[in-house]
Amino acid sequence: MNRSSPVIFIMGPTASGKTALAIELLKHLPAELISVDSALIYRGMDIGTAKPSKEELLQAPHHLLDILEPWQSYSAADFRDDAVRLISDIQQRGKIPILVGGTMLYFKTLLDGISPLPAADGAIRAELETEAAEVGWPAMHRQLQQIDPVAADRIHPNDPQRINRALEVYRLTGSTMTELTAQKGEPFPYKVYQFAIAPTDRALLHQRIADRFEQMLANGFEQEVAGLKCQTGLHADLPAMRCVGYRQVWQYLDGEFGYDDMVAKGIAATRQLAKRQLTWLRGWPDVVWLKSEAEPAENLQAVLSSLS
RNA sequence: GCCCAGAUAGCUCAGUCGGUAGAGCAGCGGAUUGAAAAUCCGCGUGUCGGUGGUUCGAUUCCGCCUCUGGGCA
Repeated sequence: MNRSSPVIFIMGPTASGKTALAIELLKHLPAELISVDSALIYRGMDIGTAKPSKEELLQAPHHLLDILEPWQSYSAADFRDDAVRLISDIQQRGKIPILVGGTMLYFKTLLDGISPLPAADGAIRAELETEAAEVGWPAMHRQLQQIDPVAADRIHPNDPQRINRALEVYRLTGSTMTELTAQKGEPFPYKVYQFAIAPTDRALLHQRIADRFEQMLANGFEQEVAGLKCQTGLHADLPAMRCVGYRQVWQYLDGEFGYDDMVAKGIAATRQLAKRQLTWLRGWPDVVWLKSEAEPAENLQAVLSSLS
């Protein structure tokens, strides 16, 4: 509604201190928090996602937390719909929406809008998977080459997920992805203040990631995954079960490798996630950088002074 | 103490019939439109354990030394 009222983004790689900063901000601003995180949406996935604790949530409630069961799926478009609605609601209450999280595609989708593509279709995806299992993904890529050479040129023959999606879009609508994405989405209509927080030193980020993973295990992460594993309807191919950490613990519980390997692989997967998040952020326009290792008061001040 | 097998990239290991070496993982960089904590792409100089010797040339062959496994005492 109020297009001149501000919206704040707090972005950053995993284990950089986003939650702590957001909670600090909430003490000093009339605001509400919206989580921008594709893993925190799941109920029952608390330890391995580093979900804010009960106590933290009591003083700093987050929207878009625990909104789905682990067998369900969510999307960037779903996020955009939810976030747009929440931002409007929060502003109507006279408050500032603070969007905090590390799912950079969600931030991107919110800022740039999204083209009118069809939603995912489980049946079509399964059909394409079956075909691919027979002929292989390079052959599927050749098929895409026939119908949408522009997309095929952009998508690598080894990228099953994107080949699948491009073919899915065509089978669902009869239009190619290239045609549909020519129509751009609606850009973000609000005044936005964007902050990114990360350790200055990569080694420090790696240390924080390793320490946090060990802490998760000490807090019962393995038991959490074991519980999910015997829940009916849950399997290793679900988006939720492919989350960093959950996948590795699941494989360990399946006996694919030993405990020490699981720890090493889980930590490595988290580092790789952080690296991809930083790739998004590097060159991200209009972002003010904060340091994870700075005093909370210092970062708080930096944010408050940027707002005025 | 003796015998055997190892010692090569951050890790696990391959290889060079003598011409200074390459895989997987890790790491680093990049892409990213309804799965995104996903899915992909690109990047390999490292006293080839140390030291002498043979050789035009040694990481490769030989000697000695050090360390690590295993065996015999």
